[in-house]
Amino acid sequence: MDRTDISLIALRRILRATELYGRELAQAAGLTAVQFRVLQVVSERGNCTATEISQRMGVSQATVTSLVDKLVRQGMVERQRSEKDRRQTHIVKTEKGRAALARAPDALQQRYVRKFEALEDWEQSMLVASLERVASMLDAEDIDASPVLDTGDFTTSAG
Amino acid sequence: MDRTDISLIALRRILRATELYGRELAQAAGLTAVQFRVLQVVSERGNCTATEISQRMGVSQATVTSLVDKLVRQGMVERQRSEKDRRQTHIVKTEKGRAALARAPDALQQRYVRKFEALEDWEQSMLVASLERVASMLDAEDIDASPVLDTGDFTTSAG
DNA sequence: CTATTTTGCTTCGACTATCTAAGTAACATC
DNA sequence: GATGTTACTTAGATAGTCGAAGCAAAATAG
Repeated sequence: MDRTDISLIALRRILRATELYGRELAQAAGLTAVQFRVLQVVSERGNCTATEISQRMGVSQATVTSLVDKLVRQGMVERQRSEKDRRQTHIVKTEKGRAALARAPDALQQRYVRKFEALEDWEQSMLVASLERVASMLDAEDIDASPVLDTGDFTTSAG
Repeated sequence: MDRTDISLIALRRILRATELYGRELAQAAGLTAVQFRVLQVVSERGNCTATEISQRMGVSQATVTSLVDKLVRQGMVERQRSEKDRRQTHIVKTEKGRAALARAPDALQQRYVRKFEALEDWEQSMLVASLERVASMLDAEDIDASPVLDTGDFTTSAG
């Protein structure tokens, strides 16, 4: 097996680890993976609109509406009509939402961070360079990613 | 921003690129991402049982049954009762299933492979070492991954 | 060699996620 | 102030998912 295949296998392992992790993460918070991801996005932004969420997650506005409905019903977030542009709705996390995020055992990310930070300086540099290289090879340039390791639910393309 | 964050962002870009890619891939084959993943698993194994598929995909047997039902209805796979153990059902791809897989434009993987193979020897080595390192940091050791770059649908944990 | 347990799969019922299309309200423009 | 655009919601449809319950075949116990 050549190096290309080996690298693909390693990539796939990474994807799979994060996939399975995403599910556990959400379950522990009492949410589904996708709902949890919405909560994360809201939390990162502090305050964001449905459109922002839909763009970041790569789903339609309608889907965001339904996800936010569920989070509202569970008291995790609130809708607030924007004062500046009354078409917009700001989604903000509640105290309960904040707690759910805090409670989520981000075991995978923590393990990763711990191990990463234990590496030698040169190895950290190598990993950063390699990951960025791979990311650009996959042509993910546009992506406005944040340092939250979560699959964002690599989900079913139903509909 | 420190290197840990930078590496997490790069990872997230990688995840997101493959996620979006997985959807396109499946759509081009006229299937959903999850159905496509089942077809891939069947194809890799040549011939496999529902339990094997459910384990590899990390979903329940019930889910596999419903997915296989859909693929059977579309003529992509067939069920064959095992001779050795008549409880088991082997899922095998049909000619149509094989064609669907072949037709899928694995653009992302091809781009990756092309770029990877264009790299200098030392850089290939570095990437392989780094990816394997990251995979092991995420503790994905058990995973029996194959060199198919696809998210396997990082899906919704509903239910 | 029957009775019991385990295994492999399917069925059932319920829920989430997702989409498109259509609807409503607010802003923008001319 | 009519027309268009933007932001979001609603409605209706389909896919994916699970747990529990069912059924048939194999394995195990006595």
